[in-house]
Amino acid sequence: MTEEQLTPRSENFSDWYNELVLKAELADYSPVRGCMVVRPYGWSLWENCQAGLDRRFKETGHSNAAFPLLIPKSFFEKEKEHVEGFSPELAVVTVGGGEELEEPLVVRPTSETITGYMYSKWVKSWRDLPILINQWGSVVRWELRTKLFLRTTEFYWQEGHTVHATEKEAREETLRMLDVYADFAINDAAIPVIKGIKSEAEKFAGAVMSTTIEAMMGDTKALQSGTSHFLGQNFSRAFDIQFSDRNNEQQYAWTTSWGLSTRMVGAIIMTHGDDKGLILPPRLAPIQVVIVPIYRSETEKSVVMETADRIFAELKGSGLRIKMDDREEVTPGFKYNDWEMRGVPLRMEIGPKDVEKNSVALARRDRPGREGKSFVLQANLVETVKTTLDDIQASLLAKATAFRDSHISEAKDLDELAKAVQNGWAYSWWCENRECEIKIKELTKATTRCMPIDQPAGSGNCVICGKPAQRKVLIGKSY
RNA sequence: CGGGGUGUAGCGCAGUUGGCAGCGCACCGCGUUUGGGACGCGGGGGUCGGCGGUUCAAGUCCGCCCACCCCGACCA
Repeated sequence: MTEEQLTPRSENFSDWYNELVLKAELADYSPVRGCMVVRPYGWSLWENCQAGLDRRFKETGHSNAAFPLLIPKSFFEKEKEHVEGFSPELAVVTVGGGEELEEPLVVRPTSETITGYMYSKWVKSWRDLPILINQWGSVVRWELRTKLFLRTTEFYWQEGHTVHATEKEAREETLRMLDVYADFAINDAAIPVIKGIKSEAEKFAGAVMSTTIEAMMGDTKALQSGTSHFLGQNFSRAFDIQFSDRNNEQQYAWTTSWGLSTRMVGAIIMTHGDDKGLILPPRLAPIQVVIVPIYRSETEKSVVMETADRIFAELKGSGLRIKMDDREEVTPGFKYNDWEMRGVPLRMEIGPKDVEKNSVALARRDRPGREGKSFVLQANLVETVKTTLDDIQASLLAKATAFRDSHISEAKDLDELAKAVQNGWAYSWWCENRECEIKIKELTKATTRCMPIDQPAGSGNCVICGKPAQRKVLIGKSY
């Protein structure tokens, strides 16, 4: 039950976020440092994310499987950059069944090593390829600074691990899955994302190339919301994934991996939420429509409930995710605030006047107050509701896109860069040298987010050193 | 892992010079209410973050530890 107001976003975005996650009952802190408990409402939201992604994975030919949680520690020493990247954040099991283990086991921080090991067993011939496997699960990374959904020690995600006969195929797969993520983010989560390539410094430990979808949160910080990596032959050489090609010659395979986590739930909160609470995109909302019946006397109650029950059944039958809030112990006004906190896209009020006029009152979560309220006839209600939900979905995307675009500015020199980063993201030419990237961070505290895949024509001069640059980069403070 | 802050009922907080642990909301019961966070009456709930020390006496003083938050170094 929620009754208090949130810290306004403008006052302290971080407090607003933390309070909202708790009050909307999405998640709670666990007794273990850095871990979270995802509560039913939050998990339901994640399940809807899973459904949207899983459908797309299947459509692009992937199958789900499960690999073990525990991985021999020695596996992590086989790929040099992978070890260096992940060693500091590994949780290691050294005792099992009361006995010191001969070889310590790592709680997976990601599964490239175990899939690499298994794939080397499974791949013998070009006919065995491609392998297109996804896994839904959780991983553990010993994080120093945690935040619910955005960075926790254990987090839930999916990780795809694929093997291909050629570099071209593997690179195509990398970008295909990046497209899948972008499509999901934009169309289901109503989060506008920019597809791009990570700098050498920002890429995944062990990857040849990392791609990302970057989203701008309500405080203009960037959130890396999903990544797809081209791993080249790094892991196939480390784990000996070889096959005989059509000419009977031994070849190392080409692999990819891609992941999207419960961080997406954080992205949804921070992209759409307002001072009254969560605003969920209709396609992912656990509850799309909540009915609040209104009555005074028992007589009114029976009349109102008859209509409310009928409408509930009608909408539910049409496939909508709908909830009847028939609590007796709280007033309608309380319920309005309660469901607004929880971000339900559409509220339907049904009272004696509505029964009389064959109407209902609809209140859109994305438009506060009177502006979002309308009175519609009960006839064709399913269609009215579905149209309204579609409109809310589109409005959320449009609003987030406009916000993002108004907080990205071109920056040609350091002064402009500093200003741009104050206001959001900078979009600048960059020579792609590490020294300039380090300077960007030292001088602005912002980092390169990605080099967008959609690049303008031509070339320019690096925002830092002024030397010729082939690509533009997005720079911003990030989570 | 460094710097700062906060830990007292489910939540938000007060607690003076060391002297009976409180307030608001929430919760439970009964009644009246119900179109934007209802009201009355009655009630329950506490190792004061933990451990140790000083003291006749510690929420309060001292030491150590833990958790969480904010700011920095690393990351989905």
